[in-house]
Amino acid sequence: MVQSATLEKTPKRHDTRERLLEAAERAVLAKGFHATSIEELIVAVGITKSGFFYHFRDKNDLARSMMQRYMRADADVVEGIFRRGDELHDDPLHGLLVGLKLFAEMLGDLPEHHPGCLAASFCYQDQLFDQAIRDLNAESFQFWRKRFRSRFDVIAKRHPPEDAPDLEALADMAAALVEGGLILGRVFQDPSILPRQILLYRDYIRRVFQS
Amino acid sequence: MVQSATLEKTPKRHDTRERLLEAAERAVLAKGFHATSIEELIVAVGITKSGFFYHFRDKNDLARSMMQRYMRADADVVEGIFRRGDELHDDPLHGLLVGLKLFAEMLGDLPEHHPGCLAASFCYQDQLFDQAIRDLNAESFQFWRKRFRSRFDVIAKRHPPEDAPDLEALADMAAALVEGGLILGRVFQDPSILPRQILLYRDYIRRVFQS
DNA sequence: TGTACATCAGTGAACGCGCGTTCACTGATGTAC
DNA sequence: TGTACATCAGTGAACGCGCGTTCACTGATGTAC
Repeated sequence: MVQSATLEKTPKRHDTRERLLEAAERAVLAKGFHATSIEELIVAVGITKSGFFYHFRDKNDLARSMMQRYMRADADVVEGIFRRGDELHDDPLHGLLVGLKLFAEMLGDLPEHHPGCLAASFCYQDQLFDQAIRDLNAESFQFWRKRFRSRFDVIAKRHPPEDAPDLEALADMAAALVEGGLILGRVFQDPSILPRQILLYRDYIRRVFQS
Repeated sequence: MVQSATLEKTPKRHDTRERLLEAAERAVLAKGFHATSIEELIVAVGITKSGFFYHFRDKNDLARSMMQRYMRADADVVEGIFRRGDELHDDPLHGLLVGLKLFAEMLGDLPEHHPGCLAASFCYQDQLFDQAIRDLNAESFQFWRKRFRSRFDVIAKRHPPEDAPDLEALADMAAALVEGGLILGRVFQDPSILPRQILLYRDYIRRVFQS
């Protein structure tokens, strides 16, 4: 009791907004944005309804803030794929292959089941949001596309493939397999599905450029 | 005017339920299940609210019926991939490759932008539904998995691959790329993304078994 | 061929509950002089 | 070091609207005899 009291005291002060966003993300990934009520968020965080409206102008403002928060974390994931692999390898192909392997391992080691992708959830409810939020969503996927696409261009120079496939599609395939893997992992309640899709993606890239 | 009147008259009688399901699917894919109101559906179809409750016991019954309807159409798609390719080829690998090519072409030829996958939408809102509906959802993906998995076993016997990847994951990759491709196609508003992902999948399968 | 009854495909009015939002107010903390 | 004021992070009560659901009823069509 004393422990939890002291543990609670430090974060309780200033991060109510962050805790609201965290509770909102969990709830939205479970039942969608419209079905997530402000009421349940303030109960989870322990403030009153008016307290919520101190932090967010309205519910749309909450959605925008959620998306921005998610995009930051998402960009860190992509950067991690490239950075950590390249620290170990000079070759752009092998750096990427190592990065994807580390990414798959990270996904497999998650303590709980991966809760899903906010961008996917929002995209299947996009009529609830204004254009600004839809633009943010497109931006988050454009980041994946550009990062992988430019890497494939570099790799193709060093390892010119014979019979190369559509490289833009190959770049989009990363995000597509993450999204698809998350959905299958959720539906089957099997956390191994997503990392295995990533390893297939890695295998495909290897076959394309190491022919 | 006369044309449309006669065209409307025949279907108007008995298919109110079907038209409710169609309107519901369109609305749910645009804003999610909870944000889709019974009110907007009856306006779209032209009946009163009580008329809705003649066709469905409650809103959860609507969801279950939507899922069942979607699964039937979805199973037809999968069967189409295998049947039409196999009509042209005896070899199980080339039959599948042809089927995937036809599938990609069909997706590219859709008049409007593909509206999305109801199973994906439901999976990201599954806390709204009871276990029966979640089970239906898993069943629909299991159908993809089993159909592709058993085909890969047959192909592997005729074309034993050296260095074969995880074949169950390769089977799941079909559904994963469809789901991911739909999401990217939606976010970027680019209908060419999904068919191009299918062609990459086809290319990957070719590389695996034609090594 | 006509009548009695059952089923189909709805109508119309009413309900209570929960939701997002507003508004006036407040105690604690930070800053200027 | 003390006082005045501003900002921060909320509280509490009230609002109106839309939602899903219920219930008694109805006109048209189908079926049995």
